Amino acid sequence: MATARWLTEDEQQTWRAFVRMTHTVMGSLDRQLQRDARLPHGYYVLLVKLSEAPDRSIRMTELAETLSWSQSRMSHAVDRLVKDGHVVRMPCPTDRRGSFAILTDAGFETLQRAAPGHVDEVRRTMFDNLTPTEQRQLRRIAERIVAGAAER
Amino acid sequence: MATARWLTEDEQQTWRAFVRMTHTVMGSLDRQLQRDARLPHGYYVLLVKLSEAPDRSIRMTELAETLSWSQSRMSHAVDRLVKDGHVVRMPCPTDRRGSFAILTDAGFETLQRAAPGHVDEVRRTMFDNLTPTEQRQLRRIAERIVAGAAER
DNA sequence: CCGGCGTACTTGAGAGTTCAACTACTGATC
DNA sequence: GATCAGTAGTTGAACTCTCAAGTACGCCGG
Repeated sequence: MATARWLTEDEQQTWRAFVRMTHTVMGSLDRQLQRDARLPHGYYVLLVKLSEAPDRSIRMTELAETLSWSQSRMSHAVDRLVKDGHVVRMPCPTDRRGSFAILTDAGFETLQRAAPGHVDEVRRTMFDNLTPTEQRQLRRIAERIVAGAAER
Repeated sequence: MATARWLTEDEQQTWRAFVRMTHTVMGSLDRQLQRDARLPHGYYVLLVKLSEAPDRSIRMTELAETLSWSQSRMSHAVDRLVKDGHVVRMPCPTDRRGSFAILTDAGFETLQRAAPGHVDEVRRTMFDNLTPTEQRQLRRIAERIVAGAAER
């Protein structure tokens, strides 16, 4: 449990900058989507996934796995989205335990209205601050970290 | 509001990798700290800040600004930390509106117990997956993004 | 010395997330 | 076809965070 591998001054700085970056970026994004579409960022991504799926519908479990969400979180989230009319549930015909989440037309419209502002915000907080080289570097770094976590 | 500056395929990939990375890293960290010290990452950082301050005490407002937290969030957080015995409040002698948060010995011990595991987790999820060059790149990128958001 | 504006918090309600049950169904085994 | 471990999803409580008010005090101009 205990360790001697403390962080160097340089790693410390990198780490703190990283944390500040994630809070900065994710914070602006959440605020923007909340303001313009009354959606947390995660819910926006959820709707995007549904919009990209055949018939705009995905099984709850598959959706949860895709987003790396717990089933509970997914269930609560879909509850809320159903209340708002963005999604409907449909029982799975072949497995009576299962159910599909389906994006409604209203949900799709919300998505279309929210998308431009969202993209703008992503640009402003990320890409406008990076050179093409830095962007490539960031992508590579992000992919390596995700891959590193996956193999465990 | 609407825009024509859509994301290129490449930017899209970078963006999604970035989001996955932040969730991966912050998720593991939160889980580790929750498991080992019953603290969310933010509360851990809060305690660290206090531990680094003279007399282990900081004014509420200053603490909130340092962490970019709202005063409300800080107030709720300190409530919780007081309940757990990690922190005490002390009214400011020179300004009767104000108050200090002070790290207790128990809080300091919690921090000391949590730190090694936390550092290990940071290593495993981040630095072990990055070359020294990539680490430098990440730091620069993070600093640019934070700076970009600051000037607005 | 007294309004009145700003500052330093606190409070309470609402929303999202997690965790630990719990229900209902499937699929394999005997 | 009865049993029983595993799968799909829901539920409720506890916790954190946000947002909007609210309280209490400092500081100033008249």
